[in-house]
Amino acid sequence: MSVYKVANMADITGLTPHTLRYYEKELLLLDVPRDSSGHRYYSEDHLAAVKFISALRATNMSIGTIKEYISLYRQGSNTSPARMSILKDHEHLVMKHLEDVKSSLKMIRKKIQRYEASLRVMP
Amino acid sequence: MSVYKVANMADITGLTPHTLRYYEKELLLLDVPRDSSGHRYYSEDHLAAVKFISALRATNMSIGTIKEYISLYRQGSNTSPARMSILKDHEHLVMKHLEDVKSSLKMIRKKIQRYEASLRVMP
DNA sequence: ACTTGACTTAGAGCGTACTCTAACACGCAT
DNA sequence: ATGCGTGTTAGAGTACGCTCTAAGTCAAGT
Repeated sequence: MSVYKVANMADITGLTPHTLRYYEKELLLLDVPRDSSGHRYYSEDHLAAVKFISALRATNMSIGTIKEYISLYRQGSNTSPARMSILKDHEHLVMKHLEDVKSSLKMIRKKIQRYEASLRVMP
Repeated sequence: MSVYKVANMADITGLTPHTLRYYEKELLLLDVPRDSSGHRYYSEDHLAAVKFISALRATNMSIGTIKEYISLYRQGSNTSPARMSILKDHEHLVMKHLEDVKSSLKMIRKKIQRYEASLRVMP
């Protein structure tokens, strides 16, 4: 298969049709064509784009920043350095986030261990 | 030092006084005493509690779940198993989240590498 | 011909976690 | 005594990212 209806995309990506249309309205998805009755159909390229957008969202990039990235993409290949810079900045934020979460997780595990110790003594 | 005013707590924890009062209103913080003019003062125990709550929030535990955890705490030491279970469930969610973020980060890094490759060839 | 189901739109509504406002109170320094 | 800084409250407002509603269109199956 190489073109998808909105429900197919939803199944594959785990997003809802509502969210896919919302992304399009917010200009995260460009040039989604329509069939004769006005229904969207998506290509493999759209699918790859949605998957990439999902990776950005899963790492908490805001819709606004993704929009900015896509807008640069739309402006042509001379914006590559700017787009790369957005991604690199984001990479650093994500690494920082991973460290934060790991250190919070350590704290939570310590607490769990204290529960385990106290329940061993006095269960 | 061993007691803190709201602004001290804010400085130490990185939260705002507004947020500290909000946490108290939401019953995440219990029994914050007041001085003669009605101003809150916090103990080391409160500080430790806020730090722990911040670790839970940093790992995206909802205010509602934290409230539930604190409510169990308030109900006495026989709720320890239930509290531990909340933390263990959360630990698994956080581990899952870390895996998700790492795999999204890999995808983002691949994209960055493609930008780097293309800018090496055609800068 | 009619129902069903999948789609369309603009725009409203929602959940979460803050974040701020407005009006007021207190204690200390000028 | 007056102003300033820091605190108090209830409740309103905000930002974000969806999520849903209502009314309608279309194509295919019975």
